[in-house]
Amino acid sequence: MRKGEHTRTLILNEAVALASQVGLEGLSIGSLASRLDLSKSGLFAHFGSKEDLQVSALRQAQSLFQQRVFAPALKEARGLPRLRALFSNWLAWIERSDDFPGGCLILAACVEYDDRPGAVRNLLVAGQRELRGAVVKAIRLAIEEGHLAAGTDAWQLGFELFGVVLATHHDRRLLGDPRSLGRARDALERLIDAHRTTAA
Amino acid sequence: MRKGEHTRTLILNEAVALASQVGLEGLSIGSLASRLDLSKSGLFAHFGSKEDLQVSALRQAQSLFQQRVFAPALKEARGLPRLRALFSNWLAWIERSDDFPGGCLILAACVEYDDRPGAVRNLLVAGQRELRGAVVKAIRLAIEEGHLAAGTDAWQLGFELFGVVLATHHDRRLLGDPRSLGRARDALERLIDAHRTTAA
DNA sequence: GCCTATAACGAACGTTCGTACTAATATGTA
DNA sequence: TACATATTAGTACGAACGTTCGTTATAGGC
Repeated sequence: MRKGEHTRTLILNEAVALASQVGLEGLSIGSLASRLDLSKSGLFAHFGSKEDLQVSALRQAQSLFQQRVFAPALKEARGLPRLRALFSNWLAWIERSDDFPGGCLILAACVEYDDRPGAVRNLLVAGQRELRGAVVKAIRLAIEEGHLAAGTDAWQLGFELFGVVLATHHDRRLLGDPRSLGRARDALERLIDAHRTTAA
Repeated sequence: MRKGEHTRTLILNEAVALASQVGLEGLSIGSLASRLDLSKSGLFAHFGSKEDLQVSALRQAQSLFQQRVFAPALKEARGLPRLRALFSNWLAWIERSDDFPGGCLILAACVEYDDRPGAVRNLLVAGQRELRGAVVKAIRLAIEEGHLAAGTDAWQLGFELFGVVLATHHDRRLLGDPRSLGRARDALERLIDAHRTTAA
């Protein structure tokens, strides 16, 4: 009862790491088992199917994102401090490579499953909607706090913020451009400045 | 001599379409052959290896991008008109689904190969660097023409423009949000306004 | 209409895929 | 310690993978 949970977690962590490199679809049970010195059947017994493994791995990644990016940001004061923390944690999440040697698994899955119906896609879409909603909520709080102008379109700003994150991921991981992080920070400040209240 | 080229083009077009849905790595010779009513070996004979097929398919997609997005934009006048045309064509490229039923193959490959060394990645990186360079050049021309402020950081603006495109692709394809195109256009105009010369 | 280069075929290679069984082992508890 | 159960290993499966082979059909130039 206890041991199973433990190895299952071990499996999922390795699955997340491997899938970040080869994708959730490229993830194979055989290679994952050999990486963990487990038999293929022994590993498979923890999941009912490969799709279940994929869903579990994605859920693990989402949970990690929640606790690494979102949870710490919620400790910051409402408004711009929290929004800045959220963004900063997000960039650090992209930069860190201990959990995802092949880049953020969630972003990779977004492209891999944008046209592949199934349980993985459903979970992914739900997570992305929730994420965007949370970003928009943080922006709305910044408006309420008077840090951003009252006329600010929160969804539009959330959209553009997300774009900056995506571009950072692209330039950093594919092009290997170290300046991307600085560009991202500059872009955020420019976005904030553009929507700042004259009072602040 | 003639026939071979013809079927090779047919194969590549179908390969691009299929790879846009399952990825260049998920592309399999068997399924591609059956889609074209060809034998697996007959199709394989056109390429020396699967990697060659992948590289050829990517090159085909890049060539299509060049002629659909870039070439028409070059006919516009230097400066903002050309930059706007470039951006507009790019959005249309993302939106159109006749060539890529599964979304832009190039963007998909960017995520799929950001950590997968080889010929595909090399070609991809070269293409992305060239693309970004061309965007930056268009921005520089807009500065020279006096449409954008002299102090404008062309690389920074190119970075942010690319982010808007990525966010549009994400919201449109994964979340199915029809408002993403309008958001993209608004974001472009805001970016232009922020860097516009006071004279213009 | 022949002749040769090209193009496509069908079969088979060894490997790996996901999954289904059963047997053995480890674990937690009485 | 012994039992019950949860966890792993082992084996096998049909299918699909990329690739190679030898052969057949077909195309274009004389």
